[in-house]
Amino acid sequence: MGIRVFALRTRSEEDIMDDGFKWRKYGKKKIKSNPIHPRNYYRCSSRGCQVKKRVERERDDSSYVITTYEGVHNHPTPLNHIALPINDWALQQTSSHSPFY
DNA sequence: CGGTTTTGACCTGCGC
DNA sequence: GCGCAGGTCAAAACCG
Repeated sequence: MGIRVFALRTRSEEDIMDDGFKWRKYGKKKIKSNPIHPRNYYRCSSRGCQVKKRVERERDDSSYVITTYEGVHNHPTPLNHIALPINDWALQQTSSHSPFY
């Protein structure tokens, strides 16, 4: 069961947004479904916390960024402020099976 | 100096 | 069994 999977759609020019956690990039891949914009792979910097994050741009509207969180942090937030500026973000799903993937 | 980014190579699951 | 597509590793460069 489950690994929690959050998919966030954001309108932003920056691929990287500070969500309060420290991330370390571990891969970049060109995707067939979107050859123009590569997909980036991040992992939580804290040891013992294996939360992963995947960032790619939407194919039809590259002004949107899709950030997919995979897993749950088991340690406190490194930064003591902010969290998720869910302002105009669109929360997608939180299950082991994503409906559109 | 330590942690992070970068990048191509390597690994794996799946379909045919 | 092979090839594609996607996911991860790892070494060297990079940065504060």
